[in-house]
Amino acid sequence: MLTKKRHQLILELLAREEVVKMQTIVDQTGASESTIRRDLSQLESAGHLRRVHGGATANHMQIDEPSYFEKSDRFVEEKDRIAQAAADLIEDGMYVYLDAGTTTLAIVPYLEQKAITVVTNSLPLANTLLYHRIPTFVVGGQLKHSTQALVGYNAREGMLIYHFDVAFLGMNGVHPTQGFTTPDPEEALVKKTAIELAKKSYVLVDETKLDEISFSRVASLRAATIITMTSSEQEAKYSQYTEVVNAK
Amino acid sequence: MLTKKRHQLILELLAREEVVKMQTIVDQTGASESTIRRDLSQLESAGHLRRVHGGATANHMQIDEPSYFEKSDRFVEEKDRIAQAAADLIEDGMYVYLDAGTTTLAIVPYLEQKAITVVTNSLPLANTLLYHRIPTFVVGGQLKHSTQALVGYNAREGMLIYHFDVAFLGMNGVHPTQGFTTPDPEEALVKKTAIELAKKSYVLVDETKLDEISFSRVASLRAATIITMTSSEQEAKYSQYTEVVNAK
DNA sequence: AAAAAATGAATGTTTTTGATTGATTTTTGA
DNA sequence: TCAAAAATCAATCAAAAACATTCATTTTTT
Repeated sequence: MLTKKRHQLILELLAREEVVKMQTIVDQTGASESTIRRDLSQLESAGHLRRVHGGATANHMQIDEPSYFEKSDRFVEEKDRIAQAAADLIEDGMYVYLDAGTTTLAIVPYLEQKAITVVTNSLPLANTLLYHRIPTFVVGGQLKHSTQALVGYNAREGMLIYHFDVAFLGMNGVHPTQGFTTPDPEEALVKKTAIELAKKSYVLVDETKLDEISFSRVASLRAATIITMTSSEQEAKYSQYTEVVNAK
Repeated sequence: MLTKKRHQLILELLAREEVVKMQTIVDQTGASESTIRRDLSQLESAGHLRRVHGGATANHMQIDEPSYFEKSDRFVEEKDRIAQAAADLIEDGMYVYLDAGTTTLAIVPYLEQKAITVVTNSLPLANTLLYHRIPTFVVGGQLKHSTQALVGYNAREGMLIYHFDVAFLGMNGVHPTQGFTTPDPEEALVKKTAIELAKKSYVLVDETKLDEISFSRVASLRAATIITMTSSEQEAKYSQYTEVVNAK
């Protein structure tokens, strides 16, 4: 079977099924596993699908899909340490902005004993904050499917009425010269606004985000302190540009 | 079964059932208990659900609703009929406001095939709309614990930038002379604003709300059409004051 | 026919899985 | 109300499945 034909077949399967197992494709095409792997990684880099362990899943042409890629169990402990370091910076009476993201989500359990008010643009955060009975305001705006966050112009407008003692943000890329970046421009706008409105901002990232550059620029490194967990070399490198908290 | 497929299945179960037992998921997926535990904790840390002893709950479940299982089928069915009658009034291209409440929540499944944009002030609604992939805007504001709705002055301000073809509201009291009423003044403000901004408004209530008066006045009966399920006598009585849709 | 590209088998590595353990929580029954 | 019993849980570990990579072989292109 021709390469082109295989690719077509794979995409057809995905159009019908949303997720397809490797074995299914092997059976349907009669090609070897190696070949199908090659096909999948080609189709992935062309943006036609997303590989997952055991097969592939349809790509709804989203710019990003952090929800499924972020949360392999491996980084759970790292996230938690970073979250804890962030929570330690929060004091009673503060007005706190919490951005959407799994790392910021991990902060919430540590906030339960603090007398604070939180503002967020994230639905999962809002749900969790509610559950932990923390006084919360939600930023209005357009609900983005992939991140469950409220973004866009309306979100920015809705934020402008608040001021924060401190803001905690997730980020997809952190780079010495390119600064903080994230895939979706509308999300970048919200993050940028949060930084503008906060007396002090922190960006929470696991090690994999360092030296990465994503599509939309949010701010230069100067604009926020980085909280992460990384090697002393990386820490030293980034310390030249901004304050770094290494949650070791 | 692939990890992603399992995750999808779990979220699907939760979208239908609000609460799902570990054993149910194990049976449906054929995976081991260990694997499902891992799935649940991953989905939880991504903010898609909340784990509870014995299984998981949708994070749009009302916190103060311990009697969820005890609700009589009759009541659920009544809500559903009312919701369906409401959904029938929605046409492609409309901008729709959905107020917080269990009856308005019941509308969402019927919206899946419609090309509409929804604005809501309810977290549970937002979560459900997200799941059904319906374009959604969320009104900002203060998060009220008991109803999981966004209320208050900020919510009103956030709404004023929108205009609706149609608004669907829950209500606690409906009375011939006292009009539409609800316990919380801040919530009343939001409902009132929605009515102001909509070309046409509907109030969805089960029979028990008729002839009731609650603390805060929202509007007179004239301001909205009532959708309910009641006796012909009650229907005739309320028809003197405003339009009534009896979802029988 | 030679060069380039694609293939499939083999390799060692990483990820996922399910069983087992002992700890924790909930339920039961006095 | 309390303590025992049952159910559920988190943590650990070895087996299994899936993975990327390499390399010799086959197919296609020039």
